[in-house]
Amino acid sequence: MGISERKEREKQQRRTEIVNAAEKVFFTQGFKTATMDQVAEEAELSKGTLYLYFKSKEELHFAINMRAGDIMYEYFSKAIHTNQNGLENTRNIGMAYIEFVKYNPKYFESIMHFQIKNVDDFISGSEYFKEHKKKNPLKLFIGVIEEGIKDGSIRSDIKPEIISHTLWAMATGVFQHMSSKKLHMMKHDTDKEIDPEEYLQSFFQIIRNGISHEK
Amino acid sequence: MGISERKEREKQQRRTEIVNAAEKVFFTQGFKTATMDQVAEEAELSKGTLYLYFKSKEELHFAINMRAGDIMYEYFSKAIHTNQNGLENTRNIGMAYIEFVKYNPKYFESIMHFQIKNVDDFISGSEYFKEHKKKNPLKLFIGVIEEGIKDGSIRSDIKPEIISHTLWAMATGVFQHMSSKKLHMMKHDTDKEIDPEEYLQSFFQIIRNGISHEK
DNA sequence: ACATTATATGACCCTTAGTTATTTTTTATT
DNA sequence: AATAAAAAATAACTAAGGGTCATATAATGT
Repeated sequence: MGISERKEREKQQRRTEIVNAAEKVFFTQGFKTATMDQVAEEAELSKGTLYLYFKSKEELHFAINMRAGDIMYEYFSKAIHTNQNGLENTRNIGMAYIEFVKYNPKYFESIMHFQIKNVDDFISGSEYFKEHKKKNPLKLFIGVIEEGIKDGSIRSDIKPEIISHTLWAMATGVFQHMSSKKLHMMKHDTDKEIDPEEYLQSFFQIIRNGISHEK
Repeated sequence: MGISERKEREKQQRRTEIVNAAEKVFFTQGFKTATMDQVAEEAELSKGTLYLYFKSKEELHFAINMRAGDIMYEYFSKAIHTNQNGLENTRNIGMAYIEFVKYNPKYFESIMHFQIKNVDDFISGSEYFKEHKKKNPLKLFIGVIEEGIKDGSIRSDIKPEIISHTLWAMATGVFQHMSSKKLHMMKHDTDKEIDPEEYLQSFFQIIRNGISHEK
């Protein structure tokens, strides 16, 4: 009896359509000012139906955040090259992160939004999110660090999970800082007090060598 | 005619009282769930009066954020010792930042909240905020870095403003990451996957030496 | 004593997230 | 094919809270 399977598929489909609509509305209007009625209109559904699929506006936002994670994961996967060592691949991931932020500023905004919050409640509260946990960019990154420790390109005195978490947080902090200061990582607004190009270079340099003078 | 001066003082006083009340309410209820009526009640004023002093709930929140900046500034000032070099003082500031987050988690939350947003509109929109710009922790930090470059303890190939901005963003990213994951920098919750102690140590080590294996 | 200005009030408006009684559509049963 | 049962969708409704405004009170100036 393939009916329940088909129904499940259709349910998934609706969910996706709703997230599509929400994305459009949230990204153009901004999450705070966007209304659920607007999302309903865009999705060509009634507002009540939205709440059949998502518990709240925030949960709908979180669904977009999950997408952001997936897209970031794709950027990272493509950036990792098996013929390069761990340190090189760390830089590759860094560059991939930059590209992601550059071309998906709205998705990054969503990531920033949930960076602050404790997200566990969302995930544990919804079956959909629980099984979606797979594509974790951070996990990918931990792998690269482990690789780097093995091949000798990355220091071995700190646990790989700790290194990757730290670098991850650092990178997010830097991009956040840039993004909130509207240093768009784009060429055309160099008339700011901080040159984004220089800023990023500094980030990479510090990561590599630390701030100590001694070589 | 000292009347206008006294009136200005009283106005300032009211403002402060309102911020006190808002702080109490926001910090106990959380900013989102707290209501302006609650703040009015706490301040023993009518809601309308609040809007005579602050344009919006968000601006009131921002006033708290300014306080957070002041308090952080105090932590930093006390941490800097003129008999130590720039690199040592950088670490001192790092430790001070940790202390600040540890003992003022709510203020730090406020800082995180505005870290994401573009804050320029707030400042330019209010005379009060414009003149309050003085106590900037970041400025203090830039001075320390400059000192470090002069005394030879910090690398000189990156501009001091860039270094400090980068480290600043990195640190904020790390503390944010810890805070959102509820790794409270406190001893008593070590049963997490990441040990906060280890995390912070890693942060300092990476800052010092970079991730490269070569010494 | 009176006029004028500054400050404070609280009832009111309006938007919007979320709910629920009702209807429509789909599936199962006879 | 007709009907019962279940699932999905609707739209009118509610509640809450941010922000406003006509009105009142207090302080200052003349």
